[in-house]
Amino acid sequence: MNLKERAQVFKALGHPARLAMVDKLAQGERCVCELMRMSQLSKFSGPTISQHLLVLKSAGIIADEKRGKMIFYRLAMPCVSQISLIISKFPNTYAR
Amino acid sequence: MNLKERAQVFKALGHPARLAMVDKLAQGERCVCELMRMSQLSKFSGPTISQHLLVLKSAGIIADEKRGKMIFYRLAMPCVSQISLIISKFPNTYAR
DNA sequence: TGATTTATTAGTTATTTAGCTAAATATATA
DNA sequence: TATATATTTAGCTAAATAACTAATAAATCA
Repeated sequence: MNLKERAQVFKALGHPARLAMVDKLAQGERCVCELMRMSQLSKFSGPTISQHLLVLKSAGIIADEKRGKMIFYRLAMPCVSQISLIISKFPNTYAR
Repeated sequence: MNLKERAQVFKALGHPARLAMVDKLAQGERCVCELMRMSQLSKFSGPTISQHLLVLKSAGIIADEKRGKMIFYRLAMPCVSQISLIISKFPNTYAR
């Protein structure tokens, strides 16, 4: 990925609600309604959640699939969960 | 780091100019004037560069030190260069 | 001291982002 | 077919961001 594409990925990760979504999707695919019930996200309206999902999708971080009346999202860029973990451990990234 | 702090780090990385700065600083400390001469950054004015450096510093990604009339910046969060590399290699992060 | 260099701060403006409510779409169920 | 459920799209507003120019600050040099 070039500089601009990488920046777009980081920009998409640069909001607590979106980062919480990515952390959740690292555990496996989830429908929108399930994401909306998360404590970090339940304070936002449906349209707001939907818009954040679109930002992540536009950056190529997640992908969606419709099954029945639900839409399921999953990580399309699994390395972002690795990255989120590395940052979460700072300043003890390499510590034990 | 908690969710909000992590999001701030990613947000700071979410601009091509700032990401280029971080990539450069991964090679070692640089003065502002040297950063300004980089091809990716030379199109921006001094104040704009200065403001971007402040965003990175506020997120804890870089630190500065004054020596003589120059100010030198360095990575204060070395794992961000690791992270930038991981993303740059996508979609072949684990390939070979 | 006065001029030059290096970098930041202040102030302004255009654009983007983030949130909301209301309306629309699509699927499933009664 | 009508209704309920799940999600998105449209349209709006307030706040944040990114860029610029002009002014300021601090260190060095003539």
